[in-house]
Amino acid sequence: MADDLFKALADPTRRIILDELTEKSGQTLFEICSRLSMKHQLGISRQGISQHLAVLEAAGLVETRREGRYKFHDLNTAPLRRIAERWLGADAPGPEESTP
Amino acid sequence: MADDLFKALADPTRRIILDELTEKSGQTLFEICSRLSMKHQLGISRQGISQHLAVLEAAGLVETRREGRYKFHDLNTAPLRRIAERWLGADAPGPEESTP
DNA sequence: AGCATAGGCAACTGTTCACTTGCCTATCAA
DNA sequence: TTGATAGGCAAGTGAACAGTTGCCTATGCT
Repeated sequence: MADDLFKALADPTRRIILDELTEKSGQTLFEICSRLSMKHQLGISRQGISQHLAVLEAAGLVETRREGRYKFHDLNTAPLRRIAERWLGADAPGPEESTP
Repeated sequence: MADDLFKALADPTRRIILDELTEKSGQTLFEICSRLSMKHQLGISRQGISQHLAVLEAAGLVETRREGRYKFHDLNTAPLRRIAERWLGADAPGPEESTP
């Protein structure tokens, strides 16, 4: 479970994908492809990126929704907060309810 | 640079080593070896663990100091804070200077 | 000195992983 | 229906990685 998360983060291409989804959420596969090739000069095939997205989704870092023939990819930062919690103590960042 | 960090975190054995160093800082190689074998039933050779520690040190997660024939390993959580900063925004935890 | 302890270096092995290529399915527009 | 767009499945390849084994150095104790 945590294994999927850390292995997903281990690849530099996947981290760039997370960067792109941070900048603009809800991108399709082809949109991500062209961004990686344009902005980052990554010569990677569409299937390669598709596999990366699958890994990110298995790690819970990316969630997808289908609409017609499009599949949109959204970032989910929740698993990232747990990393900080593990070794930095309980003072991890996050959307903590404001104590009323 | 960030690559070393994430690759260091990608291995479950190394994450357990970080756990052990969180619990007790300043352990020697043999101390870590016996802990992994006792508490976690990890049948790993001493050299295997030594190599893991080298990876963690290259990532900046572990710092070492020699005293006589002993080499003590200390945890450094600073690199971990940067992970949170990258995708969670600037609201990462850490020893930020209080703006005066 | 002699021996045990603590650690390091280097080559070898099996597995995992990133990436490609080739083909297939599904949705939409003409 | 035909064609184009968006995506998926599966096998194969080369490189990176975890782990082992064998030997070597250095410090400390008696």
